[in-house]
Amino acid sequence: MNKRGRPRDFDYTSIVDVAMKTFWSKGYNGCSTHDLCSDTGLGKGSLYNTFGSKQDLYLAVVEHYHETGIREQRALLESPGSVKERLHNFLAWALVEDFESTNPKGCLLINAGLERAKDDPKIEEIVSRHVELLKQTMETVMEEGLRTGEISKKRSAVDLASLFLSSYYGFRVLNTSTQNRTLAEQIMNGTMESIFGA
Amino acid sequence: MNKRGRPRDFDYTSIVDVAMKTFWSKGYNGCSTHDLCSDTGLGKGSLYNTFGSKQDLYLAVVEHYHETGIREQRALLESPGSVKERLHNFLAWALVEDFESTNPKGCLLINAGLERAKDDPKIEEIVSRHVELLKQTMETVMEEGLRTGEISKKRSAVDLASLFLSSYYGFRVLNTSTQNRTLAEQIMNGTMESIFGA
DNA sequence: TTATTATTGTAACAATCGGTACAAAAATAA
DNA sequence: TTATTTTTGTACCGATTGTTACAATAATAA
Repeated sequence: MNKRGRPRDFDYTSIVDVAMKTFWSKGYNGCSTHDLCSDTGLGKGSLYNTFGSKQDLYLAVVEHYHETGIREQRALLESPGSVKERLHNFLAWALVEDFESTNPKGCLLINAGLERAKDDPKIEEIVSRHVELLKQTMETVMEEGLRTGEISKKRSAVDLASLFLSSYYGFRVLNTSTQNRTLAEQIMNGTMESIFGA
Repeated sequence: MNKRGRPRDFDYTSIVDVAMKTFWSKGYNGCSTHDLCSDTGLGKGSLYNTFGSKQDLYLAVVEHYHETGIREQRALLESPGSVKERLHNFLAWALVEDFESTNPKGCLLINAGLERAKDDPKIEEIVSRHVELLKQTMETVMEEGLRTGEISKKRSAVDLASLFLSSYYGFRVLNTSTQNRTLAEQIMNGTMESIFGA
């Protein structure tokens, strides 16, 4: 009595994954439902029957990006190794994302926040949630650094995490809009030094 | 022999100024030429006769934002007072922009960079130029701080400026997309402490 | 005045926008 | 098989997109 009717011949999350790349590289307003159909291979019928609207699909995409992204970021920050190594690896990962990907498109969450948070409260909610989780993870790392003495005490974990968080997002924004590798390396240096000293 | 023909009955730069607000709050792809006409009060004839295309008008807008913005930012960073005061005033100014403006829309240059730099090389050029000028101004300030001892030596002016630059842009991005005042103040604290100590 | 030149508003352009209607297709439950 | 339910592709919707055509308007140069 449950699964009557023609089954869909595509996988939900892999369609979200493809749509993610389309939205990611063109932006919400910059891509059309036709773009989404041709990239995913779905017809409009299936697209709208499954996701409801462009806005709802975007929501699913941003949520998916958040979930996979926060997992990846936590893995980097909670990996074995010194605090210094972990923070450096985190920035190095972002550097690769922003420069060595086939077509660099920065952080989708930032794009979504700037383009849509004002118009779509659900987008703002996801972005806020992601930022909060990432910041808490960074705080835990900073606490560890302070405890072990890797970070010379004097500053609170909250302040350290807030600094690292903002510098990280500025890093990504500057990488995406200027594609300046020299600047990127200077930011990495400046950020690491500001936490661990020269 | 020079100025024959009907003169235009509007001022070029004040139209650019109005169009700036439209692009600023809706984004490039998010606003239409109709929006621009109704906001500026111009007809399509005048709009296209004067600016050529939506893309060219956007270019003029971003260039105008850069020019007025870099002047304001330099004035803050080169004002009399201690280095610490000036850097704090700079962040405080951004805070007001992002939270107390009638409708907060963040930094237009960031939006332009993220939305259009990849598609329009001229936009990337303006953003890169702006960032470079701002960074150089920050470097000069950091040099002064290092010289007078306000900033305890050990780090280079370049690294200090790069850190402050990235943290500033992250600050603005997070303010715009999350509207989280508590976070904003923590970032201000963390950033100032990272340069001057707790 | 008259000729010239630029600006103005309006109408229209083909193309595309997000979204819907709907019948054909394809599966299961009975 | 037959009845039921869902998905699929296609055709289509009115509205809007960026842009152009053009005649009317309004100024100066002669």
